[in-house]
Amino acid sequence: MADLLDFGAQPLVSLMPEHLAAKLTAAAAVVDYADGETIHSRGDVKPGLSIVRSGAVRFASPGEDGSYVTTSVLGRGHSFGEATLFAHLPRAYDAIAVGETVIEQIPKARFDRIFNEEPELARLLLEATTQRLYSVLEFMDDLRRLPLAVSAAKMIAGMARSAKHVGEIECNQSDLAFTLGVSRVSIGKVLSGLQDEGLIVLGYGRIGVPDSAALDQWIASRSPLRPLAQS
Amino acid sequence: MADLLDFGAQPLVSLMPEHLAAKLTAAAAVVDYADGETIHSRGDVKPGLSIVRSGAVRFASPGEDGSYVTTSVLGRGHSFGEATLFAHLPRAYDAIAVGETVIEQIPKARFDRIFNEEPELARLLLEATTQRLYSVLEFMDDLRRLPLAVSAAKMIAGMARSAKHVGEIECNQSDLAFTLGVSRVSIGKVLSGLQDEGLIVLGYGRIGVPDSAALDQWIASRSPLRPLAQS
DNA sequence: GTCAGAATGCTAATAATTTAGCATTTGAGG
DNA sequence: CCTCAAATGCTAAATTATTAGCATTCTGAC
Repeated sequence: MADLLDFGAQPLVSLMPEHLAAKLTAAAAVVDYADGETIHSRGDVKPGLSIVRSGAVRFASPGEDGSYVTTSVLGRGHSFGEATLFAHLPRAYDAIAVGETVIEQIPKARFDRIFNEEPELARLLLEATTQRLYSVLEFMDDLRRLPLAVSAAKMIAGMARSAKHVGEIECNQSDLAFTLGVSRVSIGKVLSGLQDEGLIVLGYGRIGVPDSAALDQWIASRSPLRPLAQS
Repeated sequence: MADLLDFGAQPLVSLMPEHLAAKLTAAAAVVDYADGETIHSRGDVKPGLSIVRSGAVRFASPGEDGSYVTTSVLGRGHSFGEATLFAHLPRAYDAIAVGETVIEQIPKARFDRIFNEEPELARLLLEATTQRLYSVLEFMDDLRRLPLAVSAAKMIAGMARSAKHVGEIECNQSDLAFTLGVSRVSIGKVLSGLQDEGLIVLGYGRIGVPDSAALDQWIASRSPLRPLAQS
């Protein structure tokens, strides 16, 4: 899964004024990671804020059998590690670079200084965090209530919105299956169903979305909840 | 489900120093709700921070068939509505009073004033919010990876920790089923299994937990993820 | 104490999902 | 251009979950 799975939340950097982003960058250690390299592991405690400057980061938990369950994939401008700073919690997930990835790491001490100097930073972090919490709750609701076909479609539609290539997402079926908590066979069945309806086009490691409006419409017609104003 | 389902996150008020809590209270309109009364509905946009002074609030989404899917139940000291303030989002859930409930409602204008006057408030809100996000992500992981028996046990154990009566939670099987996204029959089967193992005692609208340490141990022995340091 | 509504217990048919294979296709790298 | 690992497609049996009942038990209100 190389394409983003950010639940539609806006990246912190896109919310920040230029000067603030620059100030954070100035305080950061910039670290390059090769594709697949580990940025941190579940349980690590080194506190700090990280910002994705380029590339993407996959967050996943290692299963007992060595398989990885991907929870999200954050791209350029997204931040992570807030919980290590404010709630003093260890990392919940392994973070792994997807493609050549550059991360700005701001250690806690420097972050705290900036946090105190720049009162607007708090509001922006709260905006990013509450938005993410909100998105995750909506996603969890979908997982519990919707038939697999609909939550799969929703996830594909979400990834398509922030995909590298328009009309196509880079994502294999195994990852999709893990992320939705089902087996690969189930996903395969559901995806061919969606393909039969002309909503997606299955490829090797990718899924085409020829008409994302049609996909959205199909999803809406199967969602029991009256959707809220689009964010 | 009268007992709490707060994912183990700490309430905002428990994090705040006395004077700050008092200041928020002073700015709040205090509203009483009867059992079952609606506090707000999904889609409402009136922004403000709410704090549970007494009683509890159930957050749920209305299904198309009129059934409710409970997402969480927050008790005394917990806050909600952060996303309306910082991310300008409408309410995601219906909020319904559980028992006689008193809510402090702080409208956006007043909240903003205090937020600007009291720099420590931002850090506390970030602590509460990141902790909640973290808990929800862990819960979502469990939903996807663990067999139903284990996530049900985990949810019961979590509720037992903050229950009104020790060794017993107030919660009917239908609500449990909805919250875990499965049918009542499935939950029933799983619960009798847990009862056969002596871990819980089924009652009418309640579940006894005679030995919560044993329950925790049973859960731990079936969790594939190495658990993190206890928060 | 009685009654009504709510909750649980149970069943059986149906549907969906998983597991464990194996065959086929794809595309990246040498 | 060839090779090979990765990904997909497919199958069938076994398991698990759902649906839709209905009977029973419990509790609070009257």
